[in-house]
Amino acid sequence: MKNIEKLRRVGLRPTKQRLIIANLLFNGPNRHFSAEDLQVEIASSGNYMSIGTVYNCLKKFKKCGLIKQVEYSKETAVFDTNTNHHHHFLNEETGQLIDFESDKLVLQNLPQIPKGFVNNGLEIIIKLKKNN
Amino acid sequence: MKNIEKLRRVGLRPTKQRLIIANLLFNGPNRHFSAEDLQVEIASSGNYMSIGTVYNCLKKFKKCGLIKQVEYSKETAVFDTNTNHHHHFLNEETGQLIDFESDKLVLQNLPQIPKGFVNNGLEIIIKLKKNN
DNA sequence: TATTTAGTTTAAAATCATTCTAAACTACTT
DNA sequence: AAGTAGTTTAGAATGATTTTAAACTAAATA
Repeated sequence: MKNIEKLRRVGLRPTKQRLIIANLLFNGPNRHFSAEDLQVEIASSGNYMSIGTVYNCLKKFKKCGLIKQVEYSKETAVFDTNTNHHHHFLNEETGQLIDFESDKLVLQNLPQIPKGFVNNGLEIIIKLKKNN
Repeated sequence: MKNIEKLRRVGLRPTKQRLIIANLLFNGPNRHFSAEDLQVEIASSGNYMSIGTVYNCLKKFKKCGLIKQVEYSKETAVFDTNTNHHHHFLNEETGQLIDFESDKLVLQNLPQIPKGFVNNGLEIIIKLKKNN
């Protein structure tokens, strides 16, 4: 599917800037990245975009379900092109994230959900440390 | 155990400010809080402390294992007096956290840890939504 | 196609949590 | 009692993100 279609399908105007970002994000394997990472990459691809636009675009992409935001990064917002349900390994030393799939995982004896609420998503993070 | 002992035992000088905070944090049930929450509470208890000192103190308490920092809050640092291994429910609407214990939980078919690393802690977050 | 309009991009300023600075202070040691 | 190493403080600095308001552009309308 062409990215211009992908944007229209979620109700976003396919502007020049959004297409530049969509082409970088959606034409390769899944990845984790920050707004600043992306701005640098945009520059390397021969384009320019203000950091405000990068943030605006990522916020819209997120709202429309084209990307997710990873929750475990206090300093910097980290986004993820993998929108399927999955979990993460986190190398705390470097901040590097690695996806792992949730489909084989078995969870038993989950706690009772507090009264008045429903489970709206369970996420696991496994912190990694170098061995030795 | 008196808080003055508690501080000495982890190698922290029991200053007036650290004792004020220790008395607020460690003489009641476990709780989640931000630096600003705590500063307000210090004020309500009839004391004053600069926000820098609150941050310094929490950082030291954390380093010495007296408190933990919760990882899922992008905007504001959230601390937790519960230093046992446990997991959290998160009300995404309000940011409210509720602990749940990890001892009864059963996890099977965990993914293989990436080569060169070891598991350094697994954390679960269950996001909650009001069931209208 | 020309015009309108509603949404988008931009640079720069603003915001906000957190950290830093360096001077004054204090707990502990001698 | 004096020294010193660690602590507290106000205020400045930092850095990620958001806001502002003016210029621009995609899509809708005439």
